[in-house]
Amino acid sequence: MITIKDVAKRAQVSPGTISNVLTGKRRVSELTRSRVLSAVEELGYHPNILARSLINRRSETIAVVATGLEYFGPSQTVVGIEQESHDLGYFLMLSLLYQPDSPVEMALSALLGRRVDGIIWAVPEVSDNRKWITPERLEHLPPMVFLSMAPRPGLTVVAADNRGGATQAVRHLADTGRRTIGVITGPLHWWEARERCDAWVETMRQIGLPTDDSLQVEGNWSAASGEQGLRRLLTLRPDIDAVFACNDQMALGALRAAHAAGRRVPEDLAVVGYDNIPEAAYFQPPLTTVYQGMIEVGRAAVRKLHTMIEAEHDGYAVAGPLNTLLSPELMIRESSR
Amino acid sequence: MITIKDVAKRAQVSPGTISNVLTGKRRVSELTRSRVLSAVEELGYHPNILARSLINRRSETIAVVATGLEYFGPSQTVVGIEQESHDLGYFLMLSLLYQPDSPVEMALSALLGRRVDGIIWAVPEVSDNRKWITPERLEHLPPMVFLSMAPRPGLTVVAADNRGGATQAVRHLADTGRRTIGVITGPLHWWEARERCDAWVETMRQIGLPTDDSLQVEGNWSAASGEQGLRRLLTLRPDIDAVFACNDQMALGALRAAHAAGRRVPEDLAVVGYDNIPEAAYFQPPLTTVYQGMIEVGRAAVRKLHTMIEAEHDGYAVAGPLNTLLSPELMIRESSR
DNA sequence: GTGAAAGCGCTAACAC
DNA sequence: GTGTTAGCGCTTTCAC
Repeated sequence: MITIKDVAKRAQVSPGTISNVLTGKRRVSELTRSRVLSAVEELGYHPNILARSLINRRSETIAVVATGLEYFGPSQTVVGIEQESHDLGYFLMLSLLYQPDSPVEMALSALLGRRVDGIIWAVPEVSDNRKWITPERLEHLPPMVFLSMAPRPGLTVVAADNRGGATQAVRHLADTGRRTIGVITGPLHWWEARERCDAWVETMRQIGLPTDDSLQVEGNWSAASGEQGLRRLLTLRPDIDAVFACNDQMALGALRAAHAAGRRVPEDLAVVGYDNIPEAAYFQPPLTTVYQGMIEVGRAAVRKLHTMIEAEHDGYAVAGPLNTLLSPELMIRESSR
Repeated sequence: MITIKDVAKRAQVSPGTISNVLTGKRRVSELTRSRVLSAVEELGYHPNILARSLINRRSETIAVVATGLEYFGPSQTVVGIEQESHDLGYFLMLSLLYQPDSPVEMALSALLGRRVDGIIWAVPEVSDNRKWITPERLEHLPPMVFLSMAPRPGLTVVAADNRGGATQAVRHLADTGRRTIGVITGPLHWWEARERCDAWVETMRQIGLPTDDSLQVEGNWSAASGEQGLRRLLTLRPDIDAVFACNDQMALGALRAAHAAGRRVPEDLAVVGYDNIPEAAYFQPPLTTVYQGMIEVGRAAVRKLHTMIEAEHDGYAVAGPLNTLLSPELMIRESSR
């Protein structure tokens, strides 16, 4: 492996000068500069970032701890995080948890050993999987940004506005004349699922529509649970004329159950989903759904983290709001017209 | 930040002893051992892996260069890679390309600076996006494993068997009595798309079925192109009684086009897809498709890379086959019954 | 503008 | 078994 000394020898200058040329932190004469650059080129030299980090106390690396990468939302989020990290000059370390509520200790300790400059927790809040975060704990940890969780004092949170998205969905159904609007929720120990469900309740009340228990079933994000969910709703409330499924997979299952029960969508039953997976526009019928813009959530998280890292490094407090909430957009298609 | 010296002072031993305890490479007496461990615990010490790497000449990190993470196959692959990396004790560096044919120089050079122990190229082979790989180039690069590309002397390749999967799909259609079997291919400058298409041609010929140009249209993996593709096939060949769409999104588009044209699936037209995305089982009707097992492809790639890294480190040549081909499995559902 | 030397946090010889 | 020391590859004073 080529080191800075090899290059120094070749260019007939000292290692310090090589460093000055490459980091650009100090002036170097044009002559030596070009000599150094061509030596670098000829030898195929790549400065060892690890050695540099040791001195700078910055690894130029951020970590993302994520889960459920096989789903659309999470993978979009990671894409956004990678893009922005790249743009800001960070390397990205990827660490996956099997479940949102897997213990974090091992992953965290590995990342600390790696001296990552910051961490993005792209793990949804589920049950009490955030209880490890205490003020004392935070003291000894690098800057962190949390995604998809309830705002909490002392934490920086970036999320899509689940309430806002769900509200748009329900309002749209009411606006198109639906009166008996059911909901198939995600697992209610997930924060995002609860937010969407709460927004359904609240919006229905505001409009003056019923929110009986018989209009509400809990799914587990899977198409199977959506199918089962709508079947159940149809039994409990044969008069139902619309259903808000809290993700597109469950909406897909609901579409199937509606078909099987002989209910035409949208004539007899309107269906709205959540997420806007690419396939949604090709469901039978094309699905009305909520586009969350998770790529932008990921990007925003990295930008936020970057300002925190810079602030810590320069020793001043971070300015600006601690929480960022991105507005989703309703995509209206056949399933609710 | 706590360093090894802080721990040494606290435990009243030398830094070397701390290292011996933590790396376990040399015997340490039970007494000092426990003293050290509790000092580590009390101070919350995390050894600086970067400093360690500097000496060991091993970063304990591998990189994955990927693209298209928003699609099911690629994200599954990355999940598999992460799992196996974790199991083998590697950190995972994630680097995404915007397109499979984006230039690799920048990404590569960044990874070299990082001294990653190996690289997995989870980027599908497209056009000539592999032409940068030359024997001389490989000399100066760390061990690498390539995914989803044609085997090539000197390279280690891990892939799912695209020909095998496509052959199963076509045979299945023929076995169920279909005679005029069309194909909607992926973009033919993709290696995987070409493999599946070639297998269609070959299998059809073996069975003695026609492979006219009119039975073949090229899509771009999207549902829209699948819809358009089937529309075109139906115009060219009204007698068509089956179609093999080379991924599930295009199959979904085809399903829609069939519906619009009044062709019943599977009675009038059988449809088979590829990938087995989770939604496929809930299409109308449920889609017959090919399960590739990309998680296992990712895992196999990391295991392979690991043996190469170990071999290089210990200075002997790698044993075992250079290429690994994993067998996919046909999932038969309503769309082809 | 450039060189010499110290040191980032750790491990590995080498002593004892 | 444990301490001492050199040095991994780089940046950064401090001289000149």
